[in-house]
Amino acid sequence: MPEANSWSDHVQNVLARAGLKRGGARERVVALLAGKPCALTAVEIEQELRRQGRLTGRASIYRVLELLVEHGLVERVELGDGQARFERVHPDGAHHHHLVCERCGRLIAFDDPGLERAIDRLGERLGVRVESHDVLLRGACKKCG
Amino acid sequence: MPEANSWSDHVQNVLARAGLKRGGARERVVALLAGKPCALTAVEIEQELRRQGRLTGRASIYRVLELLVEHGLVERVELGDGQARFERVHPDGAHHHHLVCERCGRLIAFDDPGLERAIDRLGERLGVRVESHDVLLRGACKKCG
DNA sequence: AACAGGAATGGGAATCAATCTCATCCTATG
DNA sequence: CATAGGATGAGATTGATTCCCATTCCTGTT
Repeated sequence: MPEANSWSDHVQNVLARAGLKRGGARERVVALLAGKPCALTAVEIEQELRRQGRLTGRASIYRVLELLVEHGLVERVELGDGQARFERVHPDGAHHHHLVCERCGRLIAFDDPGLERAIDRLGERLGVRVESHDVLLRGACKKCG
Repeated sequence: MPEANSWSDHVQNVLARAGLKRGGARERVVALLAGKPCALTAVEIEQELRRQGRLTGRASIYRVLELLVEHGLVERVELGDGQARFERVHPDGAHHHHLVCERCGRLIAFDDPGLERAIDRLGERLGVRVESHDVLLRGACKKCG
């Protein structure tokens, strides 16, 4: 069992520690996300679960995702195409950003200390407290470029 | 006549050069955007025009905005709240990014060469061609921080 | 200046993601 | 094992955006 499991476990721990009860919908969504490191839309999650014969209400899926995001277990990724995507966040994983390949549509994750540093300095220069930031690059990935 | 006018003129030139005809809806939207440097949603544009007694069809507003974005005359700004915002782009203006104040909701524009440099280097490091990028900071602005 | 062909417009229907409602089900606990 | 309250789900609803298409408006050409 690869790290996927450790993420599932981590989710269980965090939610249990928060005093929440368990439930089928949550377990199904978490199990699905655990096996897919890439970002999925809520609709994709619903369809994939249906395909697996694990019917899950739309409202529950959105509720679960919102909960996971609130607890920092899942990251919401917006690509500007009118639907949010969700991907698991590793407890020990550095936060990262994405490049959308405009040819193949692939989403490539990356992290870059230089970028983070630039943003920190920027916050100081502007005199604002930056609590979070999103960076989205668009271009051509290695294969398509 | 401040720069607002030069932007309107620039829009007219670009669209005329593209062989497009003129039309009322377009002129109304451009006139409105010319006077508002801040980012407006399509719905806000529709309401503002109605308030001015310059009724304009929803479809036309979206069509005009799409056209202006295609021609690089207007920038689409996504804050992740489920609606796109639009603001004019100056022909000579450096491109910029935004900070959303999570207290007052204000949108603050800024530019930062250090950030741009970091992104350029990042593209090289990753070996990808970065064609465009978006950066969105969330935090507290000077007044609220 | 009338014409023609193609753009532009706008009202309303249609989409589509996301949210809300609320009755019912299930979990963890005493 | 009874129970209080969290969790679930089907369907209705919202809200932005897009689609459809008949009508109106521009503009280069007679």
